[in-house]
Amino acid sequence: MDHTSPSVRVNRDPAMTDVARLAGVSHQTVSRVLNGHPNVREQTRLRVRAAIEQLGYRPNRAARTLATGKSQLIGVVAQNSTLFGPSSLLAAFELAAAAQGFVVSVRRVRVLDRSSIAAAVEHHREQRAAGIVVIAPTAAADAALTEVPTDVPLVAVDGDPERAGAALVTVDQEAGARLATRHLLDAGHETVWHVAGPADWFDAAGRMRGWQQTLEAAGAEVPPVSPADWSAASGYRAGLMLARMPEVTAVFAANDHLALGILRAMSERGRSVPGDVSVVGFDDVPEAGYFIPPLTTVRPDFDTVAAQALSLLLAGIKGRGQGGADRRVVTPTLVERGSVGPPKSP
Amino acid sequence: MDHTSPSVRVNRDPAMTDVARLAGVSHQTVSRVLNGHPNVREQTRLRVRAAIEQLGYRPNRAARTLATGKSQLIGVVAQNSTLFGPSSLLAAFELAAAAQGFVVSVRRVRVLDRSSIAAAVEHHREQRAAGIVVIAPTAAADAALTEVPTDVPLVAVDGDPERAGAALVTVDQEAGARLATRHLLDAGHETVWHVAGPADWFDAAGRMRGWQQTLEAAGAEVPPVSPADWSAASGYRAGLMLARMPEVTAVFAANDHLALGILRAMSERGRSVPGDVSVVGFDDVPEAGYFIPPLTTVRPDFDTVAAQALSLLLAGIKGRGQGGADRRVVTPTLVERGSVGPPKSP
DNA sequence: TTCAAGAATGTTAGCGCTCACGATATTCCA
DNA sequence: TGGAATATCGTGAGCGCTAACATTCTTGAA
Repeated sequence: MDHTSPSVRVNRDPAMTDVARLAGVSHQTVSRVLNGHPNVREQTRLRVRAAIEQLGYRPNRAARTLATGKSQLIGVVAQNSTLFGPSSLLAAFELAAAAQGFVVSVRRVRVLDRSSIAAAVEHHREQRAAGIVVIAPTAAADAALTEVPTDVPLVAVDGDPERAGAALVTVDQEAGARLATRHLLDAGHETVWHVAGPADWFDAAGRMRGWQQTLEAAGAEVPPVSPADWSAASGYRAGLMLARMPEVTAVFAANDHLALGILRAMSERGRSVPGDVSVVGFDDVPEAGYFIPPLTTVRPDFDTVAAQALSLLLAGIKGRGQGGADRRVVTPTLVERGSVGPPKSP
Repeated sequence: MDHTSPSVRVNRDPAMTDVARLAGVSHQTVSRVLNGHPNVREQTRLRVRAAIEQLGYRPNRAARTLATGKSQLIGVVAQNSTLFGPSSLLAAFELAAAAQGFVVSVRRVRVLDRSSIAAAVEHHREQRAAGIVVIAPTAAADAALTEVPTDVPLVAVDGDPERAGAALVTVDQEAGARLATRHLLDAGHETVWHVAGPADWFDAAGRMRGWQQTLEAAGAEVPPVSPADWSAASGYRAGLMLARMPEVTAVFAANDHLALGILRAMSERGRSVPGDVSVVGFDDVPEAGYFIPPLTTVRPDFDTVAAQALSLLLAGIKGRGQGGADRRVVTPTLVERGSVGPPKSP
């Protein structure tokens, strides 16, 4: 870099050798105290720490990464959405990873298609990420993962529950849906209608399966599902249809925003909730308790999902070579509020 | 590392020298084509590219960072929340930064106090981040920024609009509040009540100021404000109070979730919206259009805020040494829906 | 034809760290 | 008290890249 004037280097960040010189030891000893190596005399350890303090020395991560060949970086691939589930998951994961001393770098993709996901993963590989997490809630996203090289640990969150051969953390959508459906049935409803999320989402598919299973197990009629996306708008549209049919007395919505739209449609049509029709949602968004009426819903614990994903990833990072196909499932719980009641007696 | 067995290096990622050897050039020439340096013959450029392709070579960022002393990394400090504003901002920023070839690393902090922020910023400095963005919506967070060294470009988002001497992007909260208040006044209301956000948030303070100014300018009475946090729960509590007072016919809530709680309280108390009382929110969360009734609200454009923050940061990264005190303000707009009407004639 | 200017490429020396190993210093038990 | 075992510390090389300089190859005009 600079071969002539030493003055240029004056304003550079202090490096390990500077600390070493000041403490009167070798740079290697400084490295040892920094990394908590045992064989360092207490007295020199203190001298080194004092020198570090005095110089305001901070280790250069890039140099360490270069020397060791491994980084402390976890790459995350997520979709560009403000959906409650994904974003709480992300926040929880970042916090958990930071607590373990990892840096997390997020790469957002606009659409969850094969090539976008692949590019994002590739990006993280280029950064020499120690591990990669992909939030892959759709079939297309999950499919992209089958193609990526396996030399860096990768865990999928919300991926295909059926797929084998990769680390995966999911919430048990079916169990959640069973909880919701059963709750409605137990309240006395003959059957339960369902407003489903987008068909290519595993979450949506799982919730639908759980709903259908429960109905069938109970010998109840399985009414046609109302297709929707995750938005309140589509919930509203579905709700408008449902409100016209006097026989619908119970609705399980695939998420809370859908439920919000349904509530609104019911209200407009003069059908009271939970008097005329009961509604259950999924997600437990923070404001769900303040819908009109307060929404009974299913709550997946995103903190736990994040923690599991991290632990799976760390296992992969440490015990390289295997540990691939582990999977963790977290079971949601039912939060009872005010949107469910008994059916109106005819 | 390995002085004995060359076989260990067999499975290592290909490096620049490998590409160079295969292409029959020097590693420096490879570096040149990688960095788009002009003086490379087209023919050799192609040879190099072919070799890169063939080996599946990917440059090692850590090595580059070490050699150049600068990274392509932007550090972001954000609070650990799923509040709509901050998380949309974050998503928008990550997308914009990625488009410019930057990696963004997010550090969440549990509380927005001085030491947490300082630690998070320090963390990014340790990573040799090229620039840092801090989402600093409270006084404490903003105060922490005055202490950080200025050798790496830093831009605050949502920071203290009054503070001088630092790059800052904010949305014009006062203007938004004026829009909302004026809209309510124009509908014929004598005055407008306000449910405010947490006092230590600049957003909340600004919205309150804008509301108060508008009232004063119009010669309207300035009623006492109802203090709240950002949650629907606290909006509900405030709404319960407001619902008891027949003279309140118009409420400006500091955000949409607060408004949701208010809507719920009004509904419970039998006061119709917008028949008896009109409500305006702030944020335009995606589901605001499906509240009961659909919420008229103020929409800040987070994409623009993110874009401005990035452009400010890049300016700081490029034109080192100055460019400090620039600031950008983005003005929100009013979204009219169904929660505002004329006051009931007495 | 010739030689200087510029284009194209190569060579060398670090960036700041860790790893492997060698060199001392210290300890402990026979 | 001696020397092997152990603790403590230092030395040298190299991680993969870029900056600066050196060198060779092309041009084009005298």
